[in-house]
Amino acid sequence: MSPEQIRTVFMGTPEFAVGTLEGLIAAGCQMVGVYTQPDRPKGRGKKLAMSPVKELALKHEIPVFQPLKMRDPQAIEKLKALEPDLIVVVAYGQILPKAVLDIPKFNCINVHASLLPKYRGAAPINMAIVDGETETGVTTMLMDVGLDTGDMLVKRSLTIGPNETAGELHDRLAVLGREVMDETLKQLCAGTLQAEKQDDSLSCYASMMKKEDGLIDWSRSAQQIHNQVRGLEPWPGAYTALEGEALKIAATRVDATASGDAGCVLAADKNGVLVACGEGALLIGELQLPGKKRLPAAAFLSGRQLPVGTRLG
RNA sequence: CGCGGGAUGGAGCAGCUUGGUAGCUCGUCGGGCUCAUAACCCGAAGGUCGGAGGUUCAAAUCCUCCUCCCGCAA
Repeated sequence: MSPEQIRTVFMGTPEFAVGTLEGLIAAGCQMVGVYTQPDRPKGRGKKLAMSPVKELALKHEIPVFQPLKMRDPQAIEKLKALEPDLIVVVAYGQILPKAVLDIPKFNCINVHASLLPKYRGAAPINMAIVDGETETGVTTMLMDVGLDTGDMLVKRSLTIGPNETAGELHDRLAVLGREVMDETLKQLCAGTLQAEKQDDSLSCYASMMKKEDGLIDWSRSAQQIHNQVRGLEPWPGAYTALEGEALKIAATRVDATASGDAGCVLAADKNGVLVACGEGALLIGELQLPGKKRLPAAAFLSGRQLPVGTRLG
């Protein structure tokens, strides 16, 4: 069997899903439809914006569907009418009911940005870094009614750098995701695809990131805070308080040798702002005040002093 | 029409409320000190105050419009 014979529906929304869709198109799949979240008011000015996946689909003249709820019987009928053999789902943003999962004869295959069964759920990339993991990856699976609980197909891993941010890792995993889906498709066509059950006892969940997850508790260790900062970069971002204002911080490094009163500035110069943590200290390379641009420490300090002893948080 | 902040020598900021010779920290350049330096001392250059109108004897400062940037919110 060749990809050209597979009537394929793609479901995805954000940038992360774009590469995988490109891969399916490049592989020659017969793309009969792309599902993505409805256009929503976005950004400053609340202008209506289409998803990255929709933009790509339009460019390739693939029919786009944007049902509000995939549970809606009408939406399901429409999908059935496309007679898909395979549905590939990447960060679509909606839970698919069983009635949808049962439609394609080759099942619904999901590309998930973690080494399942670890980090099921919405924010696997962020959580892996926040937890200080040194390895993560991408897994494809046969979807079932559970949240990322389906049988695993193809899995590939990569090493997380000690200072890597979620944004950087996201981009690398998006590339890897495309590769893993390519491989999955190849095996599907060759008939060699094998499904492996997830060991539920090893599973954990990464729920959606919230703004509040960025609030820094300086009594934690420098390494923990460092993981939090890079795990939430670029969104939602980690922040603390400076004289009543929110202060976003980024580009941190751990200094295990320094120590002091948690939350107090130990030094502030062109190298960065060194802040004492519960254990060790954190060197902050970039800071940003509300309404201001994000600045390297040296530039920030030119316009705003941070005397030794200043308390953050 | 979602709410809000901002645009001032190369960088980051102050000055605007109460119009009237443009200031701070840093960088740059020259000189000095020093074994030496990203340190210290002395000196210098560099701005039509985002753009266009308006009010005024006089606008960075007040009014109107425009462009661009950012925070919140999603």
